Order: sequence, then structure tokens, then C-alpha cells
Amino acid sequence: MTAEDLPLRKRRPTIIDVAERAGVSKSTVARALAGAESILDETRERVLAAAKAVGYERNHLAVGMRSGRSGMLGLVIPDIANPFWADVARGAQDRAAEADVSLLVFSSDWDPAKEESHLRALRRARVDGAIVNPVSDALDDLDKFGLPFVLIGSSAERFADVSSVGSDIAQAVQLGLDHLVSKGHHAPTLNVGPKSRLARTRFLNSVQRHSIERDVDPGQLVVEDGEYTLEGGRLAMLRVLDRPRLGHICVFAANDMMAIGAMMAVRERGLRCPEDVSILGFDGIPSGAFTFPGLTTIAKPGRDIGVRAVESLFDEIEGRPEHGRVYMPCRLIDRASLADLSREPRKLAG
Amino acid sequence: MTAEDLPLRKRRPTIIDVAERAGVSKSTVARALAGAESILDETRERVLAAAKAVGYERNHLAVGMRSGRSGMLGLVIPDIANPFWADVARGAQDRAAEADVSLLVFSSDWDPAKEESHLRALRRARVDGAIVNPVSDALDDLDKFGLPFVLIGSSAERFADVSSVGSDIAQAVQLGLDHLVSKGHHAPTLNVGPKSRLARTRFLNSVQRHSIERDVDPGQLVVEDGEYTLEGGRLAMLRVLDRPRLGHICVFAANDMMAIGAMMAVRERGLRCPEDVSILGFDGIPSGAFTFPGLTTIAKPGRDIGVRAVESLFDEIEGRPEHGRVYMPCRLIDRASLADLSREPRKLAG
DNA sequence: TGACCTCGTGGGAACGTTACCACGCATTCT
DNA sequence: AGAATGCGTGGTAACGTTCCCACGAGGTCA
Repeated sequence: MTAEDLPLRKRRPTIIDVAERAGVSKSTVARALAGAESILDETRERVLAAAKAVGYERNHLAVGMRSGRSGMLGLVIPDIANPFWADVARGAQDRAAEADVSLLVFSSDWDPAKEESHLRALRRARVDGAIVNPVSDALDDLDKFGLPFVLIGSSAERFADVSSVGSDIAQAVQLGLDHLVSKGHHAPTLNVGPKSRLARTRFLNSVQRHSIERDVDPGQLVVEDGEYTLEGGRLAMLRVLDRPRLGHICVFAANDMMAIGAMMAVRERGLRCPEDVSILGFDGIPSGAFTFPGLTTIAKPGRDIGVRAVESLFDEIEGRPEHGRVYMPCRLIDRASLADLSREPRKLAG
Repeated sequence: MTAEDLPLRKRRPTIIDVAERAGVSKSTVARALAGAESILDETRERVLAAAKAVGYERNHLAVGMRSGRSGMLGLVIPDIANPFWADVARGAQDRAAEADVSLLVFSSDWDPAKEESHLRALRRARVDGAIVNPVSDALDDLDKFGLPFVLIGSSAERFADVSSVGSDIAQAVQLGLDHLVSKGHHAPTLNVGPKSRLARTRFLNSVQRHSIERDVDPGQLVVEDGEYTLEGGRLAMLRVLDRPRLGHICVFAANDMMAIGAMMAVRERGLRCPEDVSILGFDGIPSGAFTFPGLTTIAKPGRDIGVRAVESLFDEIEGRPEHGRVYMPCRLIDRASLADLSREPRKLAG
């Protein structure tokens, strides 16, 4: 039994071992394993049995070398510890596994230098293609990447001529706004990101379009800038609270971290959520379930984005480039941070 | 320029292209690239310059095939969307990148079947070794893995004869308990996991040992079982609150999710944290920063575990197996869920 | 019945690299 | 001075697979 174990551990069986055992040539084995046509059923079965008997496993390294296809894909995301990106990674992982290819996941930690080094690592590993959420807005390093790739995330949108996958901000905003009016909130204060960011513009545009459709004057929308962080959200909310304003306040935050920061600001000022102020988030991070009250938010379809990105990448690799952007729909997570003003209109409107 | 771009995209330069350009043989190029000795400095420089000029990049697939080393490592964790495991992955990733090897990260999603299929994928990808947090307690599939590997997480501890890396529970418990007594809490209620789990035993043993060292009778420690989840923690806390008991309650939860669940239970009963009950968590998940009040907890060194696991795996691959367990130290995150009873002893002790 | 086709199979070559051996030259030892 | 040693280099055989071509057997058609 030791004699049977040792050679197994020493040298892994090859196609030739299988051929010998089955009494055929290695070409035949290759054909049988590839499930190709033009091979006698009886032969195929004999080969497959032999392969199983010797414990054969295809050597992907050799395959990759000969065929030029490594059977590996790359994924570069800004932060693996961020649940949203982790979710994207999982979606991509699962979809890739379905197609029997491996996925190399890299986290650039928001560092352009690290991102570039990861891209190099992907080239060296000879991946067949890559999915990237570019940290920097410059596409230079991707231009010379020289491999099929698709972009993910909102920063990808500015490159109209490359395939990309992202969440459907317009649909998400509509979802959120509709939910707000159903609860009696008609013109929320918008806590958005810094002016430099593309996502801010998209978010605001969507809100305006939706308002116009609903015959609400976009002019009465109040906008408060802030960093896309907990502290940024807190500070923005503090400024909102400082404004002279009567009645219930409703805030639509550009992301969940800002929303949670806003919640902290509300508590700081001795006010209560949702009694005094309603807060709607955007992202769907798990932490939102553990705040008090639980954060009502719009969840981005991280997993679906990962899945779809892999599919787009397959298209790209196989030479049927769609060269367009795909928008994945978001969904509402209804928790407890929104007051229902539609039932008990104790506050005066306007 | 198109003429210069096309061949680059078509066929990537090989060692032979470099050799031709440098006017040497491919053996010499290989030597120069390997940074080997016994080569003229002038020749080496010429080769390196030529490599740069043609844009040569080593083909890891071919290297792997010839040398038997793929330059890839595998990592199988139970849940990539869990920030702790994501942190482990990042640590492993960074350490691997340092050594110029790629890391294949797989999430088994707590599914033994998925785990096994990922292990197979790793074998097929010809990784040089793997780091695994086994979902099932059975090691069968790992036995026949046939590749160097190291285990991570607490479930690994039962296999004394394989290398493994985990957090130092004993040190963590001591840290937590010391912090508790410094705040005036001497015998916390222990909200621990289900009886079947190994981690429970370790946790309790550590607490007992520490109590004895501090001359506290372990008999007065009260233990409450619960699932390792938010709901499990909530239910356990409800049971604690149902007990007839005077004064301030202090709870040491076996993980952060249970701690957050406990916090919800406290609020549910109209009590306040930390005024009426103090809660200490264990894990260090990011969500703990967003609860109200912020959760004081002991953070497991996810990143360090990842780093160390890769280092142990290198040892294993290079044939210097240490065959032992490595314990990485935890650290305290002091937030706001603990009352300070040492300063204002308004409650009577005993 | 001979030319042609199809089918199943075998025999190489090739992919890009590393490992090993051999060769020529200069230097040093006996 | 001839042999032995060292160094720098070139040539070639692997590694395990796939791709392409060739070959024989059997069938079909004129």
C-alpha cells in the first residue's frame, strides 16, 4: 500500500500512462478525453476507464502551453475586504467555476501602483482575460494590457468603447424615490459625494429626471456634498441639521457609509431616527442590518455584476465584443430607518 | 504604429526572440534571466537590454511545465464575503505577491461539496500547495489531496500532525478578561457557541484557566449557550436577562455577531448598553463600529494569519515541515459597549 | 474491379522553458 | 610542455499536451 501510494505522490500520471494502460496511442487518449467525435464508443470507454484507474488529471499547465489558453481569468478589485466587492468576486468565481476556469482575484487596495503590479502578475500568469475596476481614471495601463478585458464599476462608464458592467443607478434611484413617496416623503435632501466624482453626477441626474417625470420641481431638491465615508456622511448630516427647517427631515444618502454616518449625527444632536429624520442608504452593505434602527437601503447587485462580467469577458475572449455597457438592476432592502408619513400626517407639508 | 502593435498582440515574444536580438543562445538568455552566476556581466546586461527592448515577459505556464512548479498557491476559505476571511485572503495575497507567486482564492460558502470541487480545481491548476480552512471536520479529502498544505482556523487544531495557523484564543481571552477587570467587571456571563464546537471548549478552558490564575472561583462563572449567529446571540441574551439577577450585567460573547445580537436583545427589553449591561465581543468585524453603542471587542489578526499561513506553506513546499500550530496574537478594540464600574461603584458587588 | 471517400487510429512536431552535457578557451599545476 | 581545472557558452533533450498529417481498413460509386 505504501508502494502504491508513493509513485502517486511522486509523479502524477500523464496521458501516456493512460494510453499504455488502455492499449492505445496518446492521440486517441487525447481525443477520448476531449469528448471528440470520430472515435469508437468502445475505445472511448476503455480510455476513460483507464484514466480513472490510474487517477489521471489533466495538466492545465501543459494544455495552456500548447493551446495558448491558460484556462484562467483575472479579477482586480479595489478592496477585497469590502463586502460589496467580495460579493462581486464570489459571483465571478462561481460563474467561472461553471465554465471550468480558475479565477485569480487581486485587491489593489485603492493603490494605482499595486493595481499595475497586479495587472503585470496577471499577464505573467498568462490569464486569458481580466475584469478590472480601475482605481485611477487613467486607462493607460489597461491600453497596454494587451489582453481581452472588461471593466466594472461606475468609473468604467466614461470609456464608451470598452465593455463594462455596472449597477443601474437610474433604476436604483427610481426605486428609492418611489419608495420614499410611498412613505410620504416627496423631496428628500440628497447627501451626495464630492463634486469631482462621476457617480455624483449620475446620481443627481437620475434624481432630477425622476423628479421631472413626477412633476416635482427639481429646484426644491436640496443637495449636500460630502466625502464617501462615514465621517463624510456625519459631517454632511450635521450641516443639514444646522439649516433652519421645520418638520420631518428625509435624507437620501449616496452610499450606506454616509447613511450610517448621518445616523450618528442625528443621535449626536439628540434627535431620533426615524421619528425625527428618515434616512435612505444606497449600497446594501451588511452592516446596515446592525445599525439602530436598521438601515433601509438600495442594494447593488454585486454578485450579478460579477457573474455578468465573466460572461462579457467570455464574449470578449471569443471575439464577439459587444463593446457596450451592461446595467444590472438594484433592489430595495426595507428595514427601519424610514418614517411612514403617509398614514399619520402629523407634520404639516411645506 | 499599427504595424508595430499588431505583432505584439499576436505573438508574445519568447526567450528565443531575446536570444536573437542579443546575439546569444537561448541557454544564455535563460541563465541571464535567472540571475545565475557564471555569466559575463557584459553578456547579462546585453541580454537584459534585449529582453526589455522586445518586451519579453516570462511565460509562467512553460516554466511551470518544465520545472514542475506552477508558481501558484491555493486558498480555500469558507466565506469570502465575511470581512475576517477577506482579511485573511488579503494577507495571504500580499505575502504571496512578495514572493512573486499567484494566489487562487476560493470560497466554499460552507458547502463541503463546493470545497471538494475547489480542491480539485486547485489540483488541476497545478498549484504548488494550498491553504485550507476545512468546512467539514473530516480530513478525508485533504488526505488524498496529495499536495503540500497548511490548515487555518480553529477547526484545524485537532489535527496535531499537520501545520496550521490560527488565532491565539488563550491570549485573546486573557486580554479581554484583563480589560474587563480593569473596568470593574470580575465575573462576566459567557455567551458561547453550541456544545458541539471545538472553539467553545477552547474559549471556556481559557477563561477557566485565567480565572484560577486570578483567584476567581470558576464555579461562579455563568455560561449561556447559543448559535454563532446574530439570532443565536439575541436568544442567548434574552435568556440571560430572564434570570433573576441584581445589578449591572456583563457579557463576554464568543463572537461579534452574537454580541450584536445581544445588544439588540438588551434594547428589546428596554434596557441600555452600556448603562445597564456591558457587552464584550470577539472577532473584530467592521460592523461593530457602526452599532450603537460601538462594540468593544477583541480583533482576530486575520491579515497576519494569512501572511503566516503562506510562510508556513512555503516551508512545507520546500520540505522543511514544522508540523505544528502557530498562534497569532489578537488585539483589543476599545469602543463604547463597556461601562466603567471601577470609578463610580454605584452598584453593590455581590 | 479500381478509384475514391470516410472513419478510426497512430506518429510525429510544436508550444516555451529549464536541465544537462559538451565544447572551446584561458589559466594553473606537475 | 602536457595535463588538469575553471569559466562562459551553445546544443539538445525533456516536460505533457494538442494539432496536423498519414495510414490502413472498409465502404461506395462508376
